[in-house]
Amino acid sequence: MSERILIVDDEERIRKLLNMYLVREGYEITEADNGEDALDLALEQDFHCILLDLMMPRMDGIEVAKRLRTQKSTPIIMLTAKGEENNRVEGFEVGADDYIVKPFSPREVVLRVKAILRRSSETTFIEADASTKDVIVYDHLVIDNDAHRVLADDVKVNLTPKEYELLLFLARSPDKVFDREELLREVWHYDFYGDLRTVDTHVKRLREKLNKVSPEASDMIHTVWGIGYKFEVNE
Amino acid sequence: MSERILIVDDEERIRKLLNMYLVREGYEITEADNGEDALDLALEQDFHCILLDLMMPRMDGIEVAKRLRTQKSTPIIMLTAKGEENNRVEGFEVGADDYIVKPFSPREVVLRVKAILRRSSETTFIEADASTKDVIVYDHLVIDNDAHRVLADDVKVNLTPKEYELLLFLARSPDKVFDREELLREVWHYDFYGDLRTVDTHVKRLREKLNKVSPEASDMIHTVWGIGYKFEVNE
DNA sequence: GCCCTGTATGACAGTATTATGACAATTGGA
DNA sequence: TCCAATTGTCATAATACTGTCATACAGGGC
Repeated sequence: MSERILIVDDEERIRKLLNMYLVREGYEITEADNGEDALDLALEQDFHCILLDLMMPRMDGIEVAKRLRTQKSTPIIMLTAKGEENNRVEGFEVGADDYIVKPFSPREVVLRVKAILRRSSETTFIEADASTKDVIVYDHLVIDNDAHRVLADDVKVNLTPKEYELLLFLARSPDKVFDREELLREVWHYDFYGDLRTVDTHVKRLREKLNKVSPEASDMIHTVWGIGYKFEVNE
Repeated sequence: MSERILIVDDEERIRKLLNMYLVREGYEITEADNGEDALDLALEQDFHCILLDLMMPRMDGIEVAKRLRTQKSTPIIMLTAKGEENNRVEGFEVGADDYIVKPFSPREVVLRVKAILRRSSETTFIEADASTKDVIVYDHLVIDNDAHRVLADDVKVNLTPKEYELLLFLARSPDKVFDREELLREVWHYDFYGDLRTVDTHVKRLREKLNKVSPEASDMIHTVWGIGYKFEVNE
C-alpha cells in the first residue's frame, strides 16, 4: 500500500515537477491548485504528508495549515519562495513540520518527504543524526559539508558556491551519470532555464581548481560522451 | 528508547520552536499550554525533563513546580522572561534545576537539556567541575567565558556584548558554517527579526578589533561566500 | 582521413554578494 | 535626566561569481 501525498501549489509547473519525482518513488499523488480545495481534500481524505505552497490566491498556506490543524495532524511541508522567509516562524507556529525554500531541487524534496514519513512512522526509533556528520571521503578528495570545505590530497580548494554544489551533488551519487538537463535541474534548481553549456563551463572551472592541487581528484569527474558527467570512484 | 520531554508554555510560538529543535535531537516531545494540564501530565506520565514557563495564566510555573515536587523529582528547567528574574530565587527554592532567560537561543536550550539529562543519569559519577571550566583556547585566541574575557595573542580585546557573543558562538562550533539567519536566531535570539546584514556589520567590527591586536586571530573568522560565516581552526 | 557532433576553453559583460562607512536609534549607567 | 557606548540600518564601494558565446579541440562512424 503506497503512501499518499497531497501537493498544493497554484503553479502547475511546480505540481507536475513534484508529481513526477514523487510518483517515481512510489507515492500516490493528489494535486490541488488552491487553498480551499486543498483544505477540503485534506479533511475528507487521510494523506500521509502534504506539500503546501505558502503563497496562493484566496487562501494561503498558513491559513490552510491553521484550519487543518484544528482537526488533523497530517505532516505538512511548507514550500516558500525566497524572501517570504519571514513567514517561516509563522509557518512553524501553525504546525508546519518542515520548510523548503523555492526554488528547490526535486531530489531534495524527495529526501525531506522521506524523512518526514520516516519520522511519523517510527516515532519510537531515534536516529541520532547529531552524530551523522556530513563528510564525504575518497582517496584524493574530502568534502566536509559542515565546514563547507573541500580538500584535495589534504590541500584546501577554494570553490565558488556553484562549483561546490556541483561537486557535492556529483560526489553524493558516485558512478552515476547525469545529463546536463538533470544537473541544471538539481544544482541550478528548477527555475533555471539557461544554456546547457553552462554546465560544461562549471565543470571546466571545477576541474581546473582541483587539478591545480590534485590531478587524481580532478580525474574523478568524468565526461560521458554524448550523455553528460559523472563522479567516478573505481579504477 | 528516546527520552521524553514536556514543554510547558502558553505561547505556541515558543513551544513550536523548542519542539522543532528538540525533536531534531531525537527527544520525544509532549506539549502543554497551561499549568494545570502540565501538572496533570507530569504526574501521570514519567518525563525525563520538563521545560516550564514561569509566567502563565491560571497556574504559574512556580506553583506547578511546587506541587509536582511533593510527588516527583523530575528535572525542571524554568523559562523566565527578562525582568521576571527576581523570581529566580523562588524558582530554585521550589526545586527548579536550571534557569533560562527569554529570549533564549534554541541551541542553548538544547545544551542545557542535555546537561540536565546527563547529570540525572550519572548521579553516581561526579565530574570534577575543574574540567567544566568554560575556556576556549586556540593558538592566537583565548576566550575565557568565566571571566568574560578575550585574549588575542595574550592581549586583552575589549568587545561589546554582541561582538563577544558572536565570537563565542562561532568559536564554540569551529569549522561549522552558519548562515546569517541562523546566527541571528542563535546570537540575537529568537525574537529578533532584523536585517540579515546586521550580522555583516558585527563581523566587521569584531574582525577590526581582533585585527588590531592579532591578524591571525582575526583571520579565524572566515566568510563563506554565498552562505555565511565560520570560525576556522585548521590551516 | 574526413565529417559531423559533442566537448573544452578563454574572454567578457552582467549579476550577486560582501565589506565598509556613516548615521540614527537604542540602551544602560552615572 | 543626560551622556556615552552600543546597536541596527542603510547606501555605496569593492569583490567575487555566473552565464553566454565564439572558437578550438576531440570522439566516433564511415
